[in-house]
Amino acid sequence: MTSATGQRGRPRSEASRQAILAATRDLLLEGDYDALTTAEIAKQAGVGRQTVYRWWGSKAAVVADCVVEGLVAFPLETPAATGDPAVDLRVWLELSHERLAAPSTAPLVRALTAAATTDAQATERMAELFAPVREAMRSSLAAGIDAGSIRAGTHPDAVVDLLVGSLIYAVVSRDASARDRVQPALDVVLAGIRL
Amino acid sequence: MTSATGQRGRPRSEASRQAILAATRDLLLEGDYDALTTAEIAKQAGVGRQTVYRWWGSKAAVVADCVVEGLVAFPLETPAATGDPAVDLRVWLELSHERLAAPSTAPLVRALTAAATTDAQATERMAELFAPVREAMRSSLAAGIDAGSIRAGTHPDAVVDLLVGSLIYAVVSRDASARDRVQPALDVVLAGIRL
Amino acid sequence: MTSATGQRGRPRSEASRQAILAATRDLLLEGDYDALTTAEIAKQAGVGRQTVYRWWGSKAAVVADCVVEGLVAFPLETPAATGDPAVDLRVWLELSHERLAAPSTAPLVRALTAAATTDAQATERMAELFAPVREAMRSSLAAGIDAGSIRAGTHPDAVVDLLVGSLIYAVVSRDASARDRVQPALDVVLAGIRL
Amino acid sequence: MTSATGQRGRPRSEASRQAILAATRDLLLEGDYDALTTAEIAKQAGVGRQTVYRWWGSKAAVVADCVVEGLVAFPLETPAATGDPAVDLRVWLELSHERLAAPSTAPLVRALTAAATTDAQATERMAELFAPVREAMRSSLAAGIDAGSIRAGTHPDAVVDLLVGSLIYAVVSRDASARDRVQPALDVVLAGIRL
DNA sequence: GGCTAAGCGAGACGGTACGTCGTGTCTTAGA
DNA sequence: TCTAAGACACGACGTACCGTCTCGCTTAGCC
Repeated sequence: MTSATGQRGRPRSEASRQAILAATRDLLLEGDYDALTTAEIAKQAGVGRQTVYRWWGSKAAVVADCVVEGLVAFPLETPAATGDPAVDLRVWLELSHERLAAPSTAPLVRALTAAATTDAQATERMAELFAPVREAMRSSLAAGIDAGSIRAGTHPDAVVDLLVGSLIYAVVSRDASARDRVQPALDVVLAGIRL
Repeated sequence: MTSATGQRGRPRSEASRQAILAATRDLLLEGDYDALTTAEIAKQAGVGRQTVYRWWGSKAAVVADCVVEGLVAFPLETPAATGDPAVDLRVWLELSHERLAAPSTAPLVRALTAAATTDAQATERMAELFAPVREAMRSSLAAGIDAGSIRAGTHPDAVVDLLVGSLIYAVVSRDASARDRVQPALDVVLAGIRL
Repeated sequence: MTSATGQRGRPRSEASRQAILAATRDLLLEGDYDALTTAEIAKQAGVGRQTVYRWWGSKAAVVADCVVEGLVAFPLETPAATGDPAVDLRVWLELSHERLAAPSTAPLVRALTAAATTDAQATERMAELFAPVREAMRSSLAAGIDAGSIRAGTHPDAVVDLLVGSLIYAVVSRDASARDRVQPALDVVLAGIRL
Repeated sequence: MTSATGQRGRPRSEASRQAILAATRDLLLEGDYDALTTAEIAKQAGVGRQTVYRWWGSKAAVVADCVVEGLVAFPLETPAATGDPAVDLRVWLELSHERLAAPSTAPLVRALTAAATTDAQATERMAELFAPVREAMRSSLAAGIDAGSIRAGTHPDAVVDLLVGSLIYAVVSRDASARDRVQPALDVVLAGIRL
């Protein structure tokens, strides 16, 4: 009996897949999202151009996957739930801002944002990316409410919207001075959710 | 005495300029930022393709100008300074969100965002766009502090970052549910700045 | 043993090449050399515009190739070497003039001439085109000299210059009356080379 | 006193007209016919671009006029009629070839030829250019026939076709070796028309 | 070991948009 | 009303990318 599920032919090269994602990341560090080309990706990855399309089907999809894969070590940490949300948020936001706005990652964020404006798949990936943050925020705030430090009824996703939104806005707008407004902004939010 | 420095040659056609911006707006309402082409803009505007490049130099620049010009009636109102910042902010944010997320304007916002990730000129325009908002926020909060309703030391730009960031993030991510989080988010911010 | 130097990648499409040359010929029959556009060539050939540039690099080069290729059945016969150069030349010139000046080929000749004034590659092609004529003329005259009918020392290329030059001049200048001067001109040349 | 028939407004500037022709000539000495642009002509002539079109209407027309005007001293001499056509032709052809093929004038000849392939006006100008040559040839040959040195019935225009054709062909094809074939070619023609 | 099948690097294919350039017309201010 | 200047609508140019296709070759599972 012939195997039912056994794939025939040469198996896909995981090495090629990794190389493509790595090349995409490297190229995004050098240029804009739309200065990125599949030809360059393929060349830098030492891969045929068709191989890119075999796996992803579009430039935006590669970028989105590239970010999500963790291959780029996308530095959006999830807040811890230490019981004190004030600490959780401060640690998380500080870290996230530092990393997202870093010269080596800001281009990736901008690329993902650009991809998300056009490509539905990229938009979804972006949402997936923040899902764990939303979840962690829920836990952290719940712990805070239990501990009596956070006002009951605080909407965790609203807090995420505010902080993540301002984060991305700062990166996209390339506003260097936004760095100095992270603390004040967080202060406002913390004051707003404190009991 | 007649001007010695009078401009020579045929003057720039204001009609063409308007037509180009209007065509850009109309086309963005129909499709994505990168489905937009200079050829289509020129054709729809009844203008030569060179005329676009003569004055803007790139698609991104046209889009940015298109938004900023007010020709598109960009619906980002500036907060009033009624003396009660809580009212100012609520009115402004409600209005802004409603308009930015409207089907007829969301594509423009996404296009501007996409343009800003690539084009420095567009990025700058984006900043210009929010400058009046920042200024009005300063006035409003100052009035609130004077009236004793707002905590002294509140950083107006941090508040703008939070609210504008979350606004844009909602529009770019096409997250319909974000609409329901506008009120909770604002509640957090208002609670955070209240004395 | 398999070839080590086997070509890689998709091979060039001979069909496209033929289609481009055929389209060029057809379009030249309808209009002037500079009414010809690469876009029209590509469209009529059912080919991408880049494919034209991949192989030729310019309109002039395509035209030159088109003529030389024989795809256009360029009707410049080579003189035979019957032993009687008078007959050889008369037959050849009569035939050549008839064909070059024909409504279906004159535009091609004019186009090649126009191309040659600008494009070095086209100029070279033009020379290649007449190389066999020069060679045949050499044989024919040599046979005539052996047979004692032609003056020794007659310069074959000079004869070609005279006849080919007047041929092309007639076609380029669109001088219909030039047709009637072919015989008299040939009579002069024949009388000039006869022993 | 105001003229009755006098044209109104500023009279046309003959200086501008001359400057345009001179600029055209100078530019053609530097580059190909289709590297020539009206903008460059106007700039070099210190003239508005419209002024070119007011007088000529097209680039080809300017080139043709430029040649015919004698402004460029198009060096196609007319054969003298000394009574000995052999001398007449040799002097004329030698001089004409030397001048037409000179580095400073060959581009003009190529330009005129290129213009003639497309522009009817230029074609006609080209014919006009050779009309005096044809006329002089008629006189010279008639004198030769009278003197008994030339065969009666020799067709003057056929002779012109042969010599002018080979001249232009040599220039267009940029064939340097053609220089060495002028004498042999003329020898053939002279032998062909001698009684 | 031979066969079949799929992935591989390479690169040409048909398309489409780009940004530049040139043409011929039109519109200013000034002579 | 002609001039120089220069913007205008139009459209061809040559380049760059896209996503697909077609080569010869490689790498696997199955007979």
